[in-house]
Amino acid sequence: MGKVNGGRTVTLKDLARELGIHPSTVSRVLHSGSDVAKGAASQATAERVRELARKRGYSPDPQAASLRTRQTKLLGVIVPRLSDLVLALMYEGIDEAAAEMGYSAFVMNSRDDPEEQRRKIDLMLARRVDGLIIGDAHLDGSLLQELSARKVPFVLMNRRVQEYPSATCDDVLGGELVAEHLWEKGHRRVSVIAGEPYASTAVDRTSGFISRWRSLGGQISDDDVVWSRFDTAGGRGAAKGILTSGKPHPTALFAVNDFAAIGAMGELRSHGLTVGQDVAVVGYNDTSLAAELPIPLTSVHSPMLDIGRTAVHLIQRVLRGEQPEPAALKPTLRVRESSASRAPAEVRAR
Amino acid sequence: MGKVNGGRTVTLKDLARELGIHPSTVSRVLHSGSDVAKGAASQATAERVRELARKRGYSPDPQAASLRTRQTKLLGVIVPRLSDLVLALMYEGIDEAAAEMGYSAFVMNSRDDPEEQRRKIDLMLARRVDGLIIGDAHLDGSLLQELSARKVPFVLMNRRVQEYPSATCDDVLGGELVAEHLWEKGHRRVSVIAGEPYASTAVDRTSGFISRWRSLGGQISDDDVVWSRFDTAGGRGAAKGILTSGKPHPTALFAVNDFAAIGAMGELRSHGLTVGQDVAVVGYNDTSLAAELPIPLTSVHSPMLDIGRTAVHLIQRVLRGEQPEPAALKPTLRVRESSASRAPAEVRAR
DNA sequence: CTGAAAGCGCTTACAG
DNA sequence: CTGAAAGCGCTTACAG
Repeated sequence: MGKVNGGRTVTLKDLARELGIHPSTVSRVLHSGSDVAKGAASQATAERVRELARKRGYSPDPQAASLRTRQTKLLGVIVPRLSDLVLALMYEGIDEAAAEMGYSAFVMNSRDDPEEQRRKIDLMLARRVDGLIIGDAHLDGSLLQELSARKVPFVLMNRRVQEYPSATCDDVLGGELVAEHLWEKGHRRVSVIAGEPYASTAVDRTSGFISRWRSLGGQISDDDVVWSRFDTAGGRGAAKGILTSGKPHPTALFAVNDFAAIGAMGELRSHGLTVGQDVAVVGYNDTSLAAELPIPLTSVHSPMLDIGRTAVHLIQRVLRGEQPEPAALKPTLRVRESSASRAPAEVRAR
Repeated sequence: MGKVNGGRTVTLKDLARELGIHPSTVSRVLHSGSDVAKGAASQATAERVRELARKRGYSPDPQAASLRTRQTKLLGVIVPRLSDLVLALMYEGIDEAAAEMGYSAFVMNSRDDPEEQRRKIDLMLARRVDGLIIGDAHLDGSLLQELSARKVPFVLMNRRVQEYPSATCDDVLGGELVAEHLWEKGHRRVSVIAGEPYASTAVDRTSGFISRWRSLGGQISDDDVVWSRFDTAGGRGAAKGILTSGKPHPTALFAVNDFAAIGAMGELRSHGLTVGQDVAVVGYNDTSLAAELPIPLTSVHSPMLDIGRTAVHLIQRVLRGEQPEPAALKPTLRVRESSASRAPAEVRAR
């Protein structure tokens, strides 16, 4: 461990004094490539400087540096909630990648509340972050437009909006994978628990599913798509609506989120239906729980860590003045017991 | 939203120039109590300053301020993993409380790896955080001692070590509550899935359980306590060990963590045992899943948000030079189906 | 190759 | 009540 020995932190000036040279020389050396002196000083001086810096455990004061360079090397991250496993994992990716590039990341929760999003962004900006990674973008609203107009550097993560730079899972593809899987298993009557309509994750997964389903020859109407909250309660409520609609129940349910899927599974059970037997269930995100449930849940695996890492790379490019294309990382389907068997015969028979 | 209008951020000097007064006067006003001028300037000047500051959306540069004040208003938080629901929720509490007091929090993962803990602490210190909230303290190791010696201000959260300031759940009490509950339900043969021995959470919950169990007249030997990882795989493995030990299986299992409990439930099922019927299971933390499982899990509810908030209050006191006592917040038991029925008769009969 | 100065935006005694 | 200066720790042209 470095510095803070005895309370006093060692500064550039301390090193210079001890070496009998000018602080600017020390600074120059410490900023030149780590082996060559690179015109910053003589080979000999450079070595003495680096040697002493190591010995004294010198670490530059980032606050002071940023005052001059006008860069804080700070990244602000906004997520709906950090206690959402999906966002927590993406944040781990951010944190790793940021550290590798000499950046530090801040994270704050917005609870998907537009006012809170603005408040948190203001806090981040007041802290003078170099850029923002926004993990809670809404398809509606004018926030992103305003940020653009104000030239605040940002990228989206997890959810995308139009052509703003973003790092997401290819959610359309994810939805398609589920459609193909359920179709192959012989299902013909399906419902979608679609999530929140303001989130591209929900919209894309749903539309990917529907368009692929139809292209396979399947039928699905608006009634078969239920928008809901992303949590277990939301999934439970949506499933209840589907099961009590008066129509024959679907033989398969696609919930665009594992938590919603778990809620739906609970509701199916309450109606005396066996998951994986009477009704197939598929979730999304492949959170660590999915595989551990009593009836393991089929789920679309999304590369969450990589999405976080990608977001950091994109924001770097934005900071360099580029306009990177949205990046959509490929998901894969993890088939488990909740949807492994073929559809009930009565249905296949039709 | 404030500042960053057109790229240029408004500074103290800008305000002063526009008002035709000295920057120091502006600074003084902005630091005096929000209504009275408080000797900083005349009532009239103060009003003009505040008015313009609001109008221009002035927000002081914290980097510049910290350079003078030698305080960054930054808090460093280290956790094993943010994707652990328990820590994520505690962090939400930290974030809230920190914001209320004008602080911002950084969080980093250590994966409970001693080397990584040191590395992350160094990164935090290099960023010049005012203090540290350590959520991954190990009972062994010399890290805390070293931090103390170096006079780095810190408090522990979630896990405690000796008399260092800490904000935790009262885990001993939590263990006792479980012992009482299982005893009352008529269980006499119990096992504990005890978690990691380096974590006070594991040790305290286990020891609270054991001592209360014995004080009630119960018998429990070292063989009945299995140390394990905190995750589902750990719980599963521990349960397997218990069920294949050759002894008659216990009628109740206390896992010191919900995830370990879920793993154990899976293993019980694999052995043809019905949770809540043949074997009671109790977890710890009452994570959002517990209540949503097909067989809802009895769990000790720990006030995670409050623990995070308390950690912030404690670090503030440490920063003021005080030495606050460890704070242990009270848990409550949430009884659910996994342990709601009485112990199997054969056992009660003994 | 190295020194010296200026300045980033702020705060805080110190005068008057 | 208000101004002026100094300085926090750093970086970066500019000389020489």
